[in-house]
Amino acid sequence: MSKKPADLIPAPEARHLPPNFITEVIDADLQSARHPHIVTRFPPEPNGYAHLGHAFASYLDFMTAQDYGGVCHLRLDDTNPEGETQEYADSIIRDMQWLGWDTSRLFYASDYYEQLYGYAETLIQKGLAYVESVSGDEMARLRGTVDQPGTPSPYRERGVEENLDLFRRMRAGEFKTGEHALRAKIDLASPNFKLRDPVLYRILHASHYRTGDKWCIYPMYDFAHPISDAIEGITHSMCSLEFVDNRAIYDWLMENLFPARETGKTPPHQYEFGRRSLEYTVVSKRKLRRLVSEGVVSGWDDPRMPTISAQRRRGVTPEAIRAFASQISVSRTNRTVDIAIFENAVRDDLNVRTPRVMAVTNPLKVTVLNLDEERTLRLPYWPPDVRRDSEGLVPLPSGERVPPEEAVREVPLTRELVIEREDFNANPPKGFKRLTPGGTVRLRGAGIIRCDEVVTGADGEVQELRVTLLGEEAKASGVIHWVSATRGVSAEFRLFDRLFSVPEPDAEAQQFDPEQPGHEDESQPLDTDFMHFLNPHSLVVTRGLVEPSVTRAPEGTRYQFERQGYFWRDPVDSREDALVFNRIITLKDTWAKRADTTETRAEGKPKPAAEKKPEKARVEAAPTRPALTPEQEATFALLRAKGVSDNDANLLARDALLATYLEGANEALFGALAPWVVNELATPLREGRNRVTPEQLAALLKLLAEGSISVRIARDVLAQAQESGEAPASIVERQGLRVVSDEGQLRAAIQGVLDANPGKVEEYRAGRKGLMGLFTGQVMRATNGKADPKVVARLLGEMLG
RNA sequence: UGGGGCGUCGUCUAAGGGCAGGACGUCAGACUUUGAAUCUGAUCAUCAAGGUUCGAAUCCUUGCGCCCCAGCCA
Repeated sequence: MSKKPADLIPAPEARHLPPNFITEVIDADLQSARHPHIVTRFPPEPNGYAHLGHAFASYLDFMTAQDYGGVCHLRLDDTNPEGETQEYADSIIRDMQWLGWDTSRLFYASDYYEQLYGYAETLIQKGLAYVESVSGDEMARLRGTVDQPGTPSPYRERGVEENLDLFRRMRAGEFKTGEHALRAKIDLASPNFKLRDPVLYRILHASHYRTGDKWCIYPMYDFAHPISDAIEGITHSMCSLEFVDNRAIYDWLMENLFPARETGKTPPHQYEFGRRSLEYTVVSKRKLRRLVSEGVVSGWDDPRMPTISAQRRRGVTPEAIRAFASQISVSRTNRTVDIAIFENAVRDDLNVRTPRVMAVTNPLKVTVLNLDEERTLRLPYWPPDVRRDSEGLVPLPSGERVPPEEAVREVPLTRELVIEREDFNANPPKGFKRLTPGGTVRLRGAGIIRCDEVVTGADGEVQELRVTLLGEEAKASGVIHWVSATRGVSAEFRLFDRLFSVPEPDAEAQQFDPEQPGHEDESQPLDTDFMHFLNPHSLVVTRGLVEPSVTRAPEGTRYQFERQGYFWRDPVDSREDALVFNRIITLKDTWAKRADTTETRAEGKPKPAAEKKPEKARVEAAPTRPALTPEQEATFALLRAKGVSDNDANLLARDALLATYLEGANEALFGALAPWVVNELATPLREGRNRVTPEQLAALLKLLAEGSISVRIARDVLAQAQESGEAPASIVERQGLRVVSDEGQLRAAIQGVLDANPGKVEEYRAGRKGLMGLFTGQVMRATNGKADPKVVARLLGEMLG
């Protein structure tokens, strides 16, 4: 029970989430026992359906907590009554459960309204908040601009009592919407706009989906969110990058309302991560709402939408979505992820969980001339590789696990069949492996047929194929799927494709901004709207046949229809007597891809090559430096005269802090000291934690000049000195540090390293010269950093031949 | 223009002074009664220029590029 916090740090192999910049912080916080355990939260606003972006963020929040044996709260961040509904809240909760998250810790920001109000009064009483009474427009004007500080409104200096009175009357409903607002009193001149007295509360006479008309003032995100975190005891609060600036308010509130010295608890802290968007889609709630409201899609759960509920209806599994979230990983950069990574996660998941059956989505009639009697085939549900890897039992569609040889279904083979229309071609392109007039092909599981006759209709369209079933000695290069025309079951197929025809509909839309006309294609309509890039073929509906076995499978069974893709019955529209199958995703199709690329190539559209950064020539090869003021110019000249390098002198001239430090030393030593001040001391100096005096530095460099220590040693010692405050030279003496350049000694050390890495030595000799760094590093380590690297490099070169 | 964040294969990411690694994609081959899966191999990257160092993706400097911030949205 009373585990030490540090014990909660999971071993690398026990983590679901690969180590990242956030887990690094958590590790440190646990190590130092800053927090006894980890509590995270996922705070969606219920003003739309959750989408893949939420899946990613929730994965991060829930999985991080799980990895550390902590908990994650699901918190509906419902502080804006406009647009928030119970339906959205319910859908988000359902989606989170479906993803597999433990939603037993369910919270609503709206449950904190009373507490939040109390904290607002506290702020007022501390003189840290005031009631603003100018209009919104006026407030925006007074906020200033990027190079103009804000100016205080006449109400900024209202007294505590007046503020309290006004705020209470705001709550009581004495004012109209927008008439007043509560603002934090922070800093109107801050370069961070978020700190220019942010609004904490606004008056809004609107009904809230949970609190009804109880409130007519509502807290803003910047106020409600940090306090909700503190109330719930959140330790690590993760949000996306656009909130970086808001962190200043977060910290301000923690400092003023939840300081550790009063609560005895480390307050929560905010960490930001990069958003992930996906190619060929949009994930802005506003835009998704528009797709729904304009009827471009049938609803939030239209299987082409990137929402969780749409993906669920489409047939994608939660495991696949989690695998995707894990694969795209977390970093501090906004990224647009290649759709192929998502598709791979979906296919990879379905490949091992779906039995194989046959269906024809676009039928072409085939009559087998030499087959009069119906036969019943017993065909395996699983391909050889899955059977092989199953180690014993494989599942039936019912879920029952049986030996592979029993995992079969009965497939009727009749005189009249259907095959896929595109599996027959009267004028086959080169490399076509399917059926052609007079050609042969294998019918999956049934044998090889030869096409003897092609029946064409008046319109020239192929109506029927008449074929002969051949013996097993016949040859065929291709295999196609089929279904009995008489025993197959009619079904509707919904073939989904990407909703947008371009990878980044948002970015593309901007390219056609009429304000900045593109210079590429005048014929393109000047449509700024992402809607312009909708893929007209994102939904294709066909009728065809499925083999009868699938009607006996439980609902929710996912299949691979061989050679076509993964399908399942649409959970909304499919009925027993009117089957509707959603295509979850196609199989990878290198044949179609080949046809595709040769086609575009023929049209002469060599996509990437042309974009070769033409005008960005190497004109400004010379390093450009900011111009020096006359004063700096003088310093520069002086330093140059004292033997300081051009580069260092320039930097020192512009950085008074560093120059002042250097001036504390003997002028004769400027040349020697300058590079060390610039490269080693600059950071500690700027951060105000430098503990090495110019004299001490000079003393150390004297040892270096004498050749008794190496640069490496000097640098290490300097770092130690910054930590301990001890004089570097005395550290050298106390630790007996002395450069080792004795060849015999070094040869022995090198030989040791070489002997320990025979494989690497071989690789090096085979030409992998990059390994030199590895060897050098190991020798340095073996000698505790004392070896003279220059000598080591020379000897290493010799000894490795 | 002020402040902030960020730049590593085509895409996502690892290495935080010492082997630029992995995944996806792509290409080639093997296997194949799914043009799938599987297996093998290959291709491919540190934004740029200077500096420090035996050694820089990593530290220092300058430049370039992208993103966010002036809602009483979140």
